Amino acid sequence: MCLIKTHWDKAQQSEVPHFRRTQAKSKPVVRHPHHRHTVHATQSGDDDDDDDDDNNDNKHVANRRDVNKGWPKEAHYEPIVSPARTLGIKNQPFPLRAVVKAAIKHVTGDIIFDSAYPSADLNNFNKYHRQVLVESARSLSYNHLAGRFKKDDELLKLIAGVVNARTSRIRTQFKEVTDSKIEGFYLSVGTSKDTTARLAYLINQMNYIYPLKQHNEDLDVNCPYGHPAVISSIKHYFFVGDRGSSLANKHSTCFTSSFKDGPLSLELELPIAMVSLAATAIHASLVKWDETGSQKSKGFRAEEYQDIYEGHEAFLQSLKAEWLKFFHKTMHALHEIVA
DNA sequence: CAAATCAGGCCGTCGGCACG
DNA sequence: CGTGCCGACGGCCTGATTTG
Repeated sequence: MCLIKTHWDKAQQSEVPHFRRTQAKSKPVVRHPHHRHTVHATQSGDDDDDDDDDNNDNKHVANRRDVNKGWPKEAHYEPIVSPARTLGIKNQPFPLRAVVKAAIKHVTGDIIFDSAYPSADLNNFNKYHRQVLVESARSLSYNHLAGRFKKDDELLKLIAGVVNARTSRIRTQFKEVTDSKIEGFYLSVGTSKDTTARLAYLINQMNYIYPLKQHNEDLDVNCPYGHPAVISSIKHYFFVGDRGSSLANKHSTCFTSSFKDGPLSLELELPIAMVSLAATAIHASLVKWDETGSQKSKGFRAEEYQDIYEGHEAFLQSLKAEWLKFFHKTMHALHEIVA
């Protein structure tokens, strides 16, 4: 993959906290007084790398020796340094960092296109991350590393934590977006009901996914997930990114149609997972809404809303199974609006 | 036109906090 | 007491803009 060779290279050369880096930098300081690494240093960078690893193999740090003992060099890693709770990515050897990067892209894609909660319970957590990491390592031809992920539960746990932090973060950030949409899209629109009753009404039977019909307050049940809060949240979080850096853009080739042939196959849809996540986050935002306007609690725990998520997922799946054309029309319309 | 510089925002990390 | 969540922050990547 292209991402490996450019900035990962540079990143690798840039910071290696507790090892000395090239002391005799022949390059004069061109820019800031900061330790801004010069752009081209490929050969010395490689040398650095080797030196570091060699130091590992010397008995400088007994710890490090232990965790990597018996594993091929490609599959080595740096253990956690004392106060930190998570494994520092930047300290890791290049192969591992590349694999983590690929794995993060993988899980991010899964959140959008497969399931936002791919690893809810513990069994699946390990199984899922193991599979992702092995695949990612293989895709980069780091077969030794792939082999280690299969066998080394300790390393798996550490890296799974790093990767999972990202999925957690995506959900959290997305819920921040939906939090900000509740007031304007659900509570400020003309109504005589008080807030509590309105919230109860919205949450009941997932009413929050339906937009209101024009000129009255009836739900338009022909437009599931057509509520502006759903649309706005998805657009805001997944599609609006500066300079094409939005998540949707990064995974733009993954959008498809339910129809494989014919003109309808060209009409892209939003994936079920993305829409379900949006609805679930809105659900959570509504549930935790406080009359004061602030959220009672920000929590968006995986297991806390998993059943809500699965409800939306099942609903969409059933639409797809029983009314494929309607499903396609709905999801395509959503895609048209946000993309 | 190429190279230097700018600026905005993403990303990794840290540590506090709440919850079971 | 471990673990997940969350705000904050600093470093740095990247497209845009300027400069010669």
